[in-house]
Amino acid sequence: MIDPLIALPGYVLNRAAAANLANLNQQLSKLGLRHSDASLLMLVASNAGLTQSDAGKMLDIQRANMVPLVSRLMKRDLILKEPVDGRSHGLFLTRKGKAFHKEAVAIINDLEARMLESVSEDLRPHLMPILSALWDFNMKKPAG
Amino acid sequence: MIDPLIALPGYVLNRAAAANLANLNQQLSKLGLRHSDASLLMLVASNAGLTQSDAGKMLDIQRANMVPLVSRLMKRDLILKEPVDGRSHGLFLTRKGKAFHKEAVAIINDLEARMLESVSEDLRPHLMPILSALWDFNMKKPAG
DNA sequence: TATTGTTATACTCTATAACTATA
DNA sequence: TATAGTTATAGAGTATAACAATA
Repeated sequence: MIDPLIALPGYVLNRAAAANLANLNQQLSKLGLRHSDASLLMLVASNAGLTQSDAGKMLDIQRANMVPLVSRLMKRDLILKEPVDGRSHGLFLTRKGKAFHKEAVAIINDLEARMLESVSEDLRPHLMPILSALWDFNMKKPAG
Repeated sequence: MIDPLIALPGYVLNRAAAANLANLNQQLSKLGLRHSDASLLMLVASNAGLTQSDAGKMLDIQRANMVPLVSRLMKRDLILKEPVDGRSHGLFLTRKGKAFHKEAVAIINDLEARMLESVSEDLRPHLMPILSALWDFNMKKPAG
């Protein structure tokens, strides 16, 4: 059986990412979190008071799709909103949110570290520059 | 604004892959195809007569989720089924399917080539070994 | 006029369970 | 017993359009 796809960097990139996401979600399920929940917790932890629009821009999640994400974490008492002005709300971690953030970071760092170690030592320094280059290229939405 | 995520290889991997997929789907929309359609066309082109179970295993798409994918391409007269035995059906490209496959491959190869060129020449040889290592690691579903 | 948050909606992808018919 | 295809269903993620309130 011939696989013409495994020679394509984009295909391997996507399969690697999908598998990584599955692993991450499986690990985070211990906390009842999804990767999107964890990324928002990390963003709010580093930027207390940012609005959900700001968070959406950083995470590349549209405003409309931030609503159920923020709502879910608020219902679980992990984040709270404080009014900034009449239309914006700043996001903050609750005490419980800080505890979950700490656990999530531990899980994420563990998986990231093991993944890094799986790359041979001579290739490891090139990992982030290459992934960043691929991200940059594709972010610029090259029309072709 | 601090972004604690961009230092994480897994996060950058996922953002790069998502952006790549968006670009690919945008390019393939010229043909009315999705990336999943194109990958199946490529697999069938290289392995005429393989079953949809075989294809699903190679693409890591579950049997149940192959059904609407195959049906869609059959409705568009791009692939057809031939009975192998009482329960299996071999997949083949139609004449029209071969034409679409050719166009899809051109689009994919163009995007892949431009993406490769966006990586500096000294890093380029390390791209596939690194992506393959990340795929391997995450495919083994490391429990942690 | 532009921005923030929201609602509604739809499509894709993924995941599981259960059924049938065949091997 | 195991496999191939199918149906039904549910949950994520993503995309667009439209609206109210506010800047």
